Amino acid sequence: MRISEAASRSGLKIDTIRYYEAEGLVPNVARGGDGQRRFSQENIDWLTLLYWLRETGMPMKVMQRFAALYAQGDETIPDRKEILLDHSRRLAKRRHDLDRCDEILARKLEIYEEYLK
Amino acid sequence: MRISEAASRSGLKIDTIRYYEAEGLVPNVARGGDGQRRFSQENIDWLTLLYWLRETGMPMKVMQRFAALYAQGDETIPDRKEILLDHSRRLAKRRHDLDRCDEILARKLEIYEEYLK
DNA sequence: TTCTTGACCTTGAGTTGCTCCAGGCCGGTA
DNA sequence: TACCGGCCTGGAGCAACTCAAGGTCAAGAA
Repeated sequence: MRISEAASRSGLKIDTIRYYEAEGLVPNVARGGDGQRRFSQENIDWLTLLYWLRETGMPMKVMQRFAALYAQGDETIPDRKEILLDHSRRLAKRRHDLDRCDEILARKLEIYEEYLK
Repeated sequence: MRISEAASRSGLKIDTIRYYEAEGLVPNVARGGDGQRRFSQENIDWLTLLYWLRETGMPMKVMQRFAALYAQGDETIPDRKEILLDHSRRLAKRRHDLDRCDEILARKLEIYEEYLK
């Protein structure tokens, strides 16, 4: 697969994929004889995972560490598991923040309604 | 109130408050005779709202517009209401993203477990 | 066959939204 | 009077993209 398809499948932009690769977040991207990137299904799955991790606020440093472990093979699975569990805990915190903000917005909107009445 | 107290009450850092003020996000910050900022309760409430809007991903441009309307007085309440409703819709989208990511993480962790067994 | 188009490449600059630091002022305390 | 903490400003640094310039190459149209 070429980069445009990798982008549309993973959700990341083309520029972002190139940037991530340069930063070591995407191991094993092959190149065709023309020098262009070729993405395997495994690459796409990995990019998709990165997309969701980014979308939910994982910092690049963590992704870098995660990618480095991934590149090292299966014996790093316990470490990777730790990272994902950790992120999952962050998601819970974020959900809590959303709830809190919802409350605040609801209260504010109530005040506006009161004023507009 | 001085800036350190404004920071601890709103959740924003001191530097962030100064930055926000410089960018026009915080109308009507008074100064004492010594040139130092004095924050009213209204300022604090406003900063706290900004804290939650930022925390949940509102871009600065939107906050800027929101602040400009706020500074113009009560007749802009309908516009401000629109902005908050809009943001509230974004929060729903974000919650959906969190759910989606949770699923993906759960699936990934399952695969890891399978491997570690 | 030459020309154009489109997708890709690299390098480097620009943007957003903070965050931190240097250097300076001022009021209170030892 | 010397020091301290908290405040000030201006400007540099940073994270994570995002975009623009300039170039290559394959494929199809004229």
